[in-house]
Amino acid sequence: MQARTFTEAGRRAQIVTAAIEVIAEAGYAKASFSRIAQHAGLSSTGMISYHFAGKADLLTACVAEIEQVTTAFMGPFVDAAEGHVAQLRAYVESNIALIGAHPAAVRALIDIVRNAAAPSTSVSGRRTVVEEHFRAGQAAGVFCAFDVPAVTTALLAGLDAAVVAAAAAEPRPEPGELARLGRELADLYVRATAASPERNPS
Amino acid sequence: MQARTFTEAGRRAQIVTAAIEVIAEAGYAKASFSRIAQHAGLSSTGMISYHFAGKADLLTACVAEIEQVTTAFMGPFVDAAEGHVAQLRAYVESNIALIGAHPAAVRALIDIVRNAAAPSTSVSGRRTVVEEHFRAGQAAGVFCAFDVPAVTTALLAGLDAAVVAAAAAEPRPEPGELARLGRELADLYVRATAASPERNPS
Amino acid sequence: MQARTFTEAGRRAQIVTAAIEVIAEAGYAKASFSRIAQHAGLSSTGMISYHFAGKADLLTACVAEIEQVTTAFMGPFVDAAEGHVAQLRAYVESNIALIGAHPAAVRALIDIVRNAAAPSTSVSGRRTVVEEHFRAGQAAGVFCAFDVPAVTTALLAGLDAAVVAAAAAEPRPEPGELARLGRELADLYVRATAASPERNPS
Amino acid sequence: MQARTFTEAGRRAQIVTAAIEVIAEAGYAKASFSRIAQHAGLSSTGMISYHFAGKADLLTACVAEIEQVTTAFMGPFVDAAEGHVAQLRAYVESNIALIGAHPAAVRALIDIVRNAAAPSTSVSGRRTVVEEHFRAGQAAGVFCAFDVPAVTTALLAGLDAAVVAAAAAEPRPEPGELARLGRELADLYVRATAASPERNPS
DNA sequence: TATGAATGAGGATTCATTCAT
DNA sequence: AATGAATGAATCCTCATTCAT
Repeated sequence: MQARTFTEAGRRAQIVTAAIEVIAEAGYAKASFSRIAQHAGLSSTGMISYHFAGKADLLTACVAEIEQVTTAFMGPFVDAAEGHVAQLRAYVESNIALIGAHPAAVRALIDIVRNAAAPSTSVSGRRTVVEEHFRAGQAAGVFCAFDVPAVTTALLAGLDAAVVAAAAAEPRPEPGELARLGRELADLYVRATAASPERNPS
Repeated sequence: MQARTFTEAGRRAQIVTAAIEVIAEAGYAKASFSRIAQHAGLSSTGMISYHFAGKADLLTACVAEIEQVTTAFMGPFVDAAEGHVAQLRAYVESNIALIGAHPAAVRALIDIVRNAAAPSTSVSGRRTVVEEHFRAGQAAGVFCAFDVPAVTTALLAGLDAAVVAAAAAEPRPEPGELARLGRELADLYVRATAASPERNPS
Repeated sequence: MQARTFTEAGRRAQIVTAAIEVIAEAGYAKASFSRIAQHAGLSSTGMISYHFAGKADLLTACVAEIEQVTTAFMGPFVDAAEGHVAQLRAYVESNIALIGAHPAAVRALIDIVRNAAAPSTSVSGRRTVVEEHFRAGQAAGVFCAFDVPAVTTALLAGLDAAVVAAAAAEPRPEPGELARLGRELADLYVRATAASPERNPS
Repeated sequence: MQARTFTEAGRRAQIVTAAIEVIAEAGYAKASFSRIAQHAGLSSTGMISYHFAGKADLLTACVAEIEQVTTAFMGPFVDAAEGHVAQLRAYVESNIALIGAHPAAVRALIDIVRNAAAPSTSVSGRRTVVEEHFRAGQAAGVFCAFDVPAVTTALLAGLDAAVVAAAAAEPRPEPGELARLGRELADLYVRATAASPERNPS
């Protein structure tokens, strides 16, 4: 489970990086060991099997890596925001901004989660965090009354889809365009969930 | 592209039906010709290759079939509604209700769209219809000002995700539960898009 | 499980024959699909996978084929013998004679049985037949009192080993030499099991 | 071939022990370097390749080790017996008793001998010893006239098979049961080979 | 003396597609 | 219009062995 030596860790990281890029570019279904090895500059697929117990192991490592990158990027924005509504807005906006920083990671994560058989812990963890955020906000009276699980599903999926669409757009959207898109979606999500006083997000 | 004889059309329909069911049950990645042929009661995969130019052709036919089923089911609900907001609500609610009527079709469509390389015409058609609906509603002053493409992406994807989640739920959700979920999501989407007076959709 | 068409049956038979020969010549461990396909004159291993559900299926078919050949050859000899002791003798002698008729089958069967995970029904069937033969002979007073399971194991394994040794001998033993060997082993087994009056098998 | 230093010898012994246990438990076919290294607590297979010239070399070392254990155990019993018949009996009985003392060694040896390409010297040495014992006994008139090579093959193989069956039996046979089995087989082999006066070994 | 990284051939199997019948 | 046999590339994975450190 844990890398022991420097080279071991390095190789694993190299392979994970290559895998993420391949998944982002060619899609989950086309991300075979051959393609990943080729992308990583490795001469054989045996290399990958040597460092990872199997395809599932590699994908798990990819998800873990992306999760780390994602939380490292988004965390500060969310933490800096004050109030449930502002945090929701920060979550949405920083998720969109993430595209500019780590485009491959964003696309790959969503593709893996979609196709992987067993939903990973980290992914269901994201759901839980958002759901609890909504419940706390409802208790505080800043979110209106809605079915938390259903709305969470719809909002996260919608956000993912917007992220994918933006990440896949050619040419790559400029930072300014991303910022505008982030604000637009944050407005949308705030309108959809906020209690009446928040209606006009000045 | 077009069926020539009755048997030809019959065979194609039989295979398409089997393919939709296999995709719905086993997932896109596992929907091989073998599995589809087996599910259709055919003894060889050659049969499928004989009637379809390739896998892409079969998937296209599946999407077309599902689109037809979907439109036939949802169309009347949307047409019966009066006003842009009510139509949006009807669209969302009937889409959820569709799960009860054609669960396999719903799951299969979303899986195909996700995984297929080129987005089919019918799918981009759905986008266009919704986008124009939003634009018309904005012009009529019943929808607030928002970035139509971005919001369309987020809302359709969120709706798809909610549909998938409901369609995949075990045990199968009861009709009453589906109706409640439909209303919940319709409320959400109306809150997110409607101009101020619509805020309380009582 | 059952071949349906002529060509299907023919191919299966061809592959089974090739597999038996490869196992006999190269041994169980070296009997890969590649080698078998090559020996059968097939261009790819996919051919074999097309006709057999897996390696276990192929091996099962090999065992069945060999069993059929074996019983077809040995059965008449054993049936023609009268009395338990004479039948034991006929069993041993015809088993040795089988080497001359089907050398590959003999070697392959023993190799498969040795290495296969689950002992096939037919093989345990052989044991049962011999054990019951011994018990009946003991009841009739023509075999002396001995531990039937232990002795059956020892005698069958010893016979197999002698068969393998003779089948593997280079140059191939002549028919006359095989007949002599058969008599020798039959004498040995009769001495080991017969009640006193049978001591000198004149 | 020969160990040079203490650590070298220690490592080789450690690996040989692990290999014997793996072969005994998982079978010859599954006894890969990986598995053996894992069983020995080594982190890589390179260790094994470093100490042994190849897989054949390792197997040879295993056979040698087992032979030594076997001879050390059985030798005293055979030597203590007086007369050719009694020695044959001691050989058979102590071979069965060996199962209780070194079960892994017994199972491994037979598996290696079966599967190894070239019969090792030590194994053919066992044959020679037994053959000469039979010839001497025939000359002394205590064994009846039989084809020594053929009978040796059949008897040794039968004994091996009985040993394997007993060693593989679950639950492990008790010492008393092993002793009974040893006597039973010794009786069988004596009946099969002894001259007339020995017929009743009471 | 030891090690872990790397190699590349070979393992069984599944796949979409082609073709003669 | 239909079929089933055949193909061969591609899948993931394991293997014994080599090599630089």
